[in-house]
Amino acid sequence: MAKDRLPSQSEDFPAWYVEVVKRAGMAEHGMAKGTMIIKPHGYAVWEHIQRALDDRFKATGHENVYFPLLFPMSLLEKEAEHVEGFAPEVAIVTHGGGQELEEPLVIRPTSEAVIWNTYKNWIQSYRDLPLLYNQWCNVLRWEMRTRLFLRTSEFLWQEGHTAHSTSEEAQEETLRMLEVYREVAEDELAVPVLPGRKSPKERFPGAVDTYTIEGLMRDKRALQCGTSHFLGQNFAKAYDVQFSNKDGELEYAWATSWGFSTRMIGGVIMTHGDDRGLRLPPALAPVQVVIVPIYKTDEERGSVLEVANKVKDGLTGALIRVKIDDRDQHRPGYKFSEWELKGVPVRLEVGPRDVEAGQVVMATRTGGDKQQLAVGDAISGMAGVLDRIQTELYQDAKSFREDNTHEATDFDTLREGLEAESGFWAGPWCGDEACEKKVTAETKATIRFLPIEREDPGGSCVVCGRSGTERATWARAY
RNA sequence: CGGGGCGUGGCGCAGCUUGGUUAGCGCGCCUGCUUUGGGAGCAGGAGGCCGGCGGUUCGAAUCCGCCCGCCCCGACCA
Repeated sequence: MAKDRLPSQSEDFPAWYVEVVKRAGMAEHGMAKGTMIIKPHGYAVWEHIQRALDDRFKATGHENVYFPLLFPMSLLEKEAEHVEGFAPEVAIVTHGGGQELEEPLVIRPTSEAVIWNTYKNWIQSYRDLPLLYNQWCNVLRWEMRTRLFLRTSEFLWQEGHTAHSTSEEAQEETLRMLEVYREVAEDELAVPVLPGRKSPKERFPGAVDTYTIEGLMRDKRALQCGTSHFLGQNFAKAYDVQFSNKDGELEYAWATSWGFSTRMIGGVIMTHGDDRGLRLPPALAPVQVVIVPIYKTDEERGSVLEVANKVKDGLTGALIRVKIDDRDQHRPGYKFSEWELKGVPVRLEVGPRDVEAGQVVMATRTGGDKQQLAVGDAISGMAGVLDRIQTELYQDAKSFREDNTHEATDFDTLREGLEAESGFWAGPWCGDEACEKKVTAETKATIRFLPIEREDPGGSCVVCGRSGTERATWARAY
């Protein structure tokens, strides 16, 4: 059938990914290395993700702010671990207005520095706390190797930065936002994720604890889908942010930060996509239902489009995002393939035979045979169909993850398992970074997460055999 | 940073080894006709500083030098 097919996932997953991103009109490379042009179809997906997150941020009491792209180099240098972690990937502006600058400016790789240097002025009393702010922005991190959406030098994200009067409150905030991420990933993006805590080695520079939600892509590699950090008093101390408590004593503020980026668009593509292209969950799909009219004569065109418009109006009335593809220059078969490539969940075909029978033909992107439906039923039942597709995508991905999650009882099992096909491998770990590094050196896998609450792994370290203190989950990751 | 590849109409490529006068092909685009229920066919047409700079030569897409950029693999990466 189809000419001009995509590379298949099983033969060459990276080639499949790049092709699908480009051909589906999601994004293309920018003019400078590591930059990305996000096209309308890709940006519309991002807008739905933004809406899903932002609504929940507001519902949990947060407000949006905007901090500058540029700030003095010296600001970044105040938190030792932070600057050490980010120094290699920071871009520095040295010239402006045709002159060399007296003090170089950094382009933000993240905004803790500029924000905490400002919070210093906003926080004096416990009555000023908590500060629950978020910003939507771009950041820049010089990367050696880049991939569209998954790792680009410049990317879009949101970064939440909160300040609290107690450690407990900040820790609650950290986990509250992790839960928001989990909910958005699973309920909106239909990407099943596992929440967890990062090992010290994988922690955000400057954090006391980093939490993550991790997904498993169709090539059995893990993807960090969002992170939430408990920063303790590290940044308050570095930027001198103190407040008077109820007893009139000065205390350093407690901090969190949390981020979710355009990387997750890559996560959606790699979680749901198949050899025909994208499969977008209805909650995110810019177009949820596409109507393809089929006709030969002008007369047929008129009657077919009349029905198509009636269906469109009915669906629009039900708050469903619908589009009629009435382009004349393509035949129906071409349109079917193109909309499948773009991941539209439901396609309705309306031809002369359907007009006569008062019906439409429905095909869903999650498969099954085409169905014939009465026009009225297609309209009234569409919300249910979309819900079903949303659930199917989530359940398929969840089954896939479960089928590829394994228990490692000894080092050989872990090593051979990871070499053979990655997936998640869970097992006891002693907590020693040496053992962590040994696994990475031999298998390229990293510890993706530990349980949020430390739990007895019920066995000895799979690497060294000493008593286990953590239950670690390993995988090769993006 | 190391290894490899590539830069030629919008996209994908050929031509370069063995320099030669109108630089080809496919897709796409424009016009017309026929088509339209799984990626249409025919005919006509438009569109190119051959990545940049310099050199060799009567003559350079082609040979030489330098530079720029991108992609892939590795090292690296919250």
